[in-house]
Amino acid sequence: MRVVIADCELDYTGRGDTRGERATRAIIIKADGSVSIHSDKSNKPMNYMGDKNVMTESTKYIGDKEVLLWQFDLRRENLTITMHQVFSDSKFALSANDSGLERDGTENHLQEWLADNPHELGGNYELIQREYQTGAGPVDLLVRDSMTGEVVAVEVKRVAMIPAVDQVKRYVEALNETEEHGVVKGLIVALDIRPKTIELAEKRGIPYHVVRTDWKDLRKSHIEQRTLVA
Amino acid sequence: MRVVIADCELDYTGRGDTRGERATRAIIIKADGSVSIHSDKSNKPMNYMGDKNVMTESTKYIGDKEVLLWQFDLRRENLTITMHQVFSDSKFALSANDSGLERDGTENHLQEWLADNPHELGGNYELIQREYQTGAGPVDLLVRDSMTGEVVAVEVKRVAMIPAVDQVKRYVEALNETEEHGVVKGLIVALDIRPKTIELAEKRGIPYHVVRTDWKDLRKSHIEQRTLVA
DNA sequence: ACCTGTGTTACGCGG
DNA sequence: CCGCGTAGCACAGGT
Repeated sequence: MRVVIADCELDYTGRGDTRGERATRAIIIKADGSVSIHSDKSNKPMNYMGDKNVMTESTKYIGDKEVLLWQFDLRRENLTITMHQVFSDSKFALSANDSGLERDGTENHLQEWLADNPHELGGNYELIQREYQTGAGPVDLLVRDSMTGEVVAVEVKRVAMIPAVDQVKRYVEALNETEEHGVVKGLIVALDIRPKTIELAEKRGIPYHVVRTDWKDLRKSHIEQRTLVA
Repeated sequence: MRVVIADCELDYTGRGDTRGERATRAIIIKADGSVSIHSDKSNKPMNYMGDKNVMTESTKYIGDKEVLLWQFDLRRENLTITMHQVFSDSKFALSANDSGLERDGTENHLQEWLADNPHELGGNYELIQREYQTGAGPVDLLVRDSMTGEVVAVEVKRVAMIPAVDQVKRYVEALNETEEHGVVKGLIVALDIRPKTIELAEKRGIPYHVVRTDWKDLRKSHIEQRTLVA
């Protein structure tokens, strides 16, 4: 990892356009070629460019002063750094193959756990299939109500927001077009559902269920038990 | 900005949970207190914590070896870095008040320009109001068709994706509930509209219009002309 | 390569 | 302060 501290101007054109006036910033270039420019605030870089960019170094005269130009080009994007003054340029050796992060508590885990424990969906359900394909894309869980026999399309979210309601509607609509499962209903299952989303869900007649907060612990013991059996 | 290079383990719990096994990484602490941990790949930090966290330094024994613990705490989040070995610790002076980025070509600019040039919406329209409040949130542009007198709710997007279709539907639905503007129609106006989105828009009977690609230039001369007049 | 959906999304704006 | 919508969103996964 290379860290260059410089008084610089920033010009980006591509997906949008941005400009940064002269200031002293940190330019970080990583082993894979990705660049990011940081001010002394927030984690997010001011500008950046992905790992397959082509870097070009050149010089330009501003009046009678020669300045360094660093350009980074990708398909339809260009980032130009006008280097007025370089204060330092350091290289640091980091692990070449960092194994990365192991994640836990993702939406995928939640989905998995609910597939194994369909009674946690807030009713008496049994799993038909996970990631069931519909004409409008895959629905997270397709389940059957053990009492009524009714088929339900379940959309699982960590945080359910407005678009989730219409998403379920599209799945239900697509499933009802085939008539393969009788009259299919929708259901939103989430760790958190926002007020406006509840409002719309009620308007659209889509019920929802909030998952118990200790699901991560339950999932953990669920996995441990399974391992014990095996 | 402080850059610490260390062989470390990472443990985060909060919105999700992540773990990073031992590796040499860069720990960046900024003036505002925000922290981010970087591997030598990609712009995005592996772990991070916002600017209002509380940092605690302590030590712990692993077997008979004493290691440093860096903890960063925020409301419901905790990031713990187990520092096995510190290779370097550098401080860099960056501008204290970087003026930040000036953005151009944002959705807001596009909306503004379309409000000033409603004929660019792909028909003979005149502006009624920008950010018109409906019961389902503010619609980007409310316009009238000069020929038919029909009122149209316009959703402006840089890139229109599936949720945009339902978004327009909700606005149209809300506007038609009031009966204040007669029978209101919807319209999607975007720089780019995805195939699946077109498919759904057609299914839902929502027309769409793709904005000319040179709108940024047109906007620029539009602003210049305006300045000239003033 | 494009499209779709998730993310500890972050960030800014309005209430 | 929370809720909502945008972002040069990035990134992984499927087709």
